[in-house]
Amino acid sequence: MRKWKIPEVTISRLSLYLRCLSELEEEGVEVISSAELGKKCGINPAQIRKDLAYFGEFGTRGVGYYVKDLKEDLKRIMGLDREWEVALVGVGNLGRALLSYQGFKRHGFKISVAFDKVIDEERKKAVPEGCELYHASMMEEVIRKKKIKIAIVAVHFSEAQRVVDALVKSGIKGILNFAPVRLSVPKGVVVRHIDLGIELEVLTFFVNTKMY
Amino acid sequence: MRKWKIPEVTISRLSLYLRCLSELEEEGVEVISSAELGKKCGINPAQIRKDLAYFGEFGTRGVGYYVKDLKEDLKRIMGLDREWEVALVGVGNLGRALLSYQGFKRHGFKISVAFDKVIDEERKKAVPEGCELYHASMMEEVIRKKKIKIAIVAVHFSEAQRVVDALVKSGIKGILNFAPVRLSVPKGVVVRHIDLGIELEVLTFFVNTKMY
DNA sequence: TAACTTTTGTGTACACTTTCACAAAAATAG
DNA sequence: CTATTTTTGTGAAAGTGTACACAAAAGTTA
Ligand SMILES: NC(=O)c1ccc[n+]([C@@H]2O[C@H](COP(=O)([O-])OP(=O)(O)OC[C@H]3O[C@@H](n4cnc5c(N)ncnc54)[C@H](O)[C@@H]3O)[C@@H](O)[C@H]2O)c1
Ligand SMILES: NC(=O)c1ccc[n+]([C@@H]2O[C@H](COP(=O)([O-])OP(=O)(O)OC[C@H]3O[C@@H](n4cnc5c(N)ncnc54)[C@H](O)[C@@H]3O)[C@@H](O)[C@H]2O)c1
Repeated sequence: MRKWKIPEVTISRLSLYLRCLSELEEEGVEVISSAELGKKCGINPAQIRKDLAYFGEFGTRGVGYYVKDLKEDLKRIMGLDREWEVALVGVGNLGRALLSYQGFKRHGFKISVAFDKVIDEERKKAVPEGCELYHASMMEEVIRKKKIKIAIVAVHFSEAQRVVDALVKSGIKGILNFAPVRLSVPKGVVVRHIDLGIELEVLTFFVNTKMY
Repeated sequence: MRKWKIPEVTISRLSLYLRCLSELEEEGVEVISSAELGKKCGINPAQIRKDLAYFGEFGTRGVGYYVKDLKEDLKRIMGLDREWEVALVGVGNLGRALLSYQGFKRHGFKISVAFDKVIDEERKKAVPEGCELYHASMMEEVIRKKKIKIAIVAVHFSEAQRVVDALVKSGIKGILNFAPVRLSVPKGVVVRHIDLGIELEVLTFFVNTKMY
């Protein structure tokens, strides 16, 4: 689709810029320079301009960027100019926290369906309005029918690869994984890992060595 | 303590190697080459050797690495040869999930104290055996007394910086932050961000552009 | 219209990370 | 004891991302 390789960090910074721009818009700021934006989100101004340059020219020399315009451009670039339905697999402790999190809506995401291999009262209660709970055996059918492309995996690590294989078969293209295992997926499917164990251990290293 | 600059990615890979080594030990594997370990955890063998080389020589040429020894060496290097007490701030949806997570123990971490500005029955019930719940106003006193160095922040984003300032004053040196804000901390304090909004948006970009 | 100011967009240099490739070391076989 | 095999540890090359620095563009002032 695009001719060259855009680094993944660039994309995550775009997301960061987007958040800053939303804040600026709420504050009533209409125009911002890369220098000011950089200060606000802790990124080098040249880096911001380089990141944007992957996608085109969005600023006005001598002026800066129009907050509203840049925000809309970034949303379009990232595919965030529409709502995305998300599937959640695993309505355990973590899954329930995710279901009750209101912040996703603000980003344009909606967990519209949840799956678990156990369906009990506790889990039914955890599922909010506008989200349906199904038994894990229904995964492929439901996801396929709803054409959902993004899923969150919050099952025990021993089940994660099995679940992911099923998700991929169902047409899922992006997976946010909380289980502490490296998952294998075919080309064309993106996985991002949230690994709290590793995060805590990295912190420990730096705290322990008392440097920096 | 050590002369150099070790990249943060190296540290997170060490943590990954550690996890693989634990699995290998359970499987009864006694010796492993960088090639095999690399295949197991999806890292280039030369990378593994380079990562280890920051800290010394751990292998035997022509043989490989003794699983048990390397595991112990890595634990020592990362400061994981002892238990770490962790403080949790914010016993909301996410905080409760973290409190009930059994996986931290396996890594040698223990959430031994939790704080919230609201203390009610629901929150009291969420706190397991071996963990104490205090009002947020007690934070500095309790953390100082217990000499806790690592904290997890799971409060609303509007409170996060305030909480972090208090944590730093209490002697906390490492912070795992779930609130969607860039935190400012003095030198000597390490912060790692878990930002689910950004993670989902990055996924969306790749899914949306249908490339990789 | 011309001089001046501001800030972008980008070529280039720099820094950091990963991978390659091979000598050195250790074990094993003859 | 020497040759052979294996696999580490590491210098150098390749690759990738970041930051600098400045010409080009747009606006502003006179
Ligand atoms: N809870 C946390 O704070 C936390 C922190 C870090 C990592 N994690 C990881 O997140 C994952 C979930 O953690 P948790 O604490 O919610 O665990 P949990 O045991 O409370 O919940 C897991 C849920 O997944 C369901 N499940 C299991 N296999 C399934 C399958 N094949 N299909 C559908 N549903 C299935 C279970 O019925 C259960 O409801 C684990 O991999 C864990 O390591 C959790
Ligand atoms: N729940 C999720 O799945 C999820 C996902 C992504 C990010 N987050 C982020 O994690 C944070 C917590 O999310 P949540 O869903 O648990 O929110 P929540 O509102 O359920 O819980 C927040 C808790 O923090 C407490 N709190 C607020 N200010 C405090 C203070 N100054 N000192 C001590 N305690 C205080 C509140 O009383 C409440 O119990 C938020 O910043 C949120 O953006 C949560």
